[in-house]
Amino acid sequence: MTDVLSDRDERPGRRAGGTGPKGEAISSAARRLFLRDGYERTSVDAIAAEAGVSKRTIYNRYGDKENLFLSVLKESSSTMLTVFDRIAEAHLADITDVQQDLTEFARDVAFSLIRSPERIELIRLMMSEAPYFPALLREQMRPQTMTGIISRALARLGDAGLLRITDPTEAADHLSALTFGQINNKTWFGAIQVSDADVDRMVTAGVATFVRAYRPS
Amino acid sequence: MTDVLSDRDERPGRRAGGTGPKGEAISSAARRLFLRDGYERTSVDAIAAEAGVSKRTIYNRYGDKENLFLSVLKESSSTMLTVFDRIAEAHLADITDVQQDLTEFARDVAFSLIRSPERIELIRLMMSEAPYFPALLREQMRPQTMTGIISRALARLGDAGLLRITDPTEAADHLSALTFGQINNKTWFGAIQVSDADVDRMVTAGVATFVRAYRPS
DNA sequence: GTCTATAAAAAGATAGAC
DNA sequence: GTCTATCTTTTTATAGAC
Repeated sequence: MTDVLSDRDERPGRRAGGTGPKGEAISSAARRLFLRDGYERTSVDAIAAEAGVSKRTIYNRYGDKENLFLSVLKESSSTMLTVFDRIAEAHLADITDVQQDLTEFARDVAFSLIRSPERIELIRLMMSEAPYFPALLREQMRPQTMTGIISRALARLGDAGLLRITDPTEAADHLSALTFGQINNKTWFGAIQVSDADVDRMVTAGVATFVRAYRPS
Repeated sequence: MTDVLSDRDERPGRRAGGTGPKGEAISSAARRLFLRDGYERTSVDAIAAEAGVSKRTIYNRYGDKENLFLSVLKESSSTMLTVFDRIAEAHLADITDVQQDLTEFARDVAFSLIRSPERIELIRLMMSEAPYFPALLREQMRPQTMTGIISRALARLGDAGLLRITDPTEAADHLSALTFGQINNKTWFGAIQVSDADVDRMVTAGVATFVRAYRPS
């Protein structure tokens, strides 16, 4: 899976929106509509109606539609990274059974993607709009936090002799491709629904293939 | 990689556009602009200007913007599947060295994706617009031709004892994920440029991991 | 079949009062 | 800070002549 999750560069004092009673309503409404309809199909009028505020309030707070959009994506991806981080910490901190623990980790992440519309839809939206908002691509260029977390865990497993890891980053890419990547492709990043059983099967098979390829000889 | 490539259901007599001198100019201009700017950001005025025809001609031929869009995507994905099929036929017909032949196959496909803007951009566009055009999702639901081609080749390798294949479709998904899937994720489906060397490295490593996981014991 | 001209609606952004 | 009302531009689609 790609690393759409980065929340550095947060300057707390300089933050637009989100403050005040109406701030939460605006960003929440914008998030719902942008994730559902995309950037161009979502009008500021619709966001104002959904949030129960006037359009002028939105422009006063955010300046223009583009800034509102980027602000919402930044907030959302920050939340998503936090969720991923917590799941990773719970499963990858100390591993006893490699295959079982990696499978449970990947399954938890996968279900957190599939079950909440706010997750996989966010990735789809960022990918769709990336060419038209260079700021999104700059975010993407940062040290890749999701791959980073996984690769550090795999490096530890390599040091412990539980896996044969020569390039931890490459191994993390392969594990991601065989699990989250498969799901993203199969669902068209959320456009097509898949059953929980399918997700479970894909994740289990993906981790099994990964472990077969990286087991110590 | 996902199977965005299907060209069945072609009813040659009933085809809109593409016929006549202006027909080619319209579909070609529409393809360029839709692939570059997406659906909503591309106006029919811009397509008419790019094609050198009047807007009325477009509406007479295609009815509305949506039909023009779907027609262009259908034509483009059909071309893309043909290209993929030819590459697969050239590399997978008879395989002697599994790792080398699979690597060359994946590399050829990958470069045909990366080098031509019409390829990977098409996948990105279809994925971006899929939720808003159910017809695109129905196309996607068809027997998956790309996975099908790969899985049949892998099944032959399994029968020949060169790989240990129990589920050919699953193996094909894993090979795709480790090669094309990795590239698509890394490039954000064409939004980010990668060097030829990076593509080569990813494909080589992906196939190596695949072969390690599926080699006969 | 092809063109010029136009209708009709939507959307981003702003003026000015409270 | 918030609201109603408005401006301006863009866009899809059509009318009607040649």
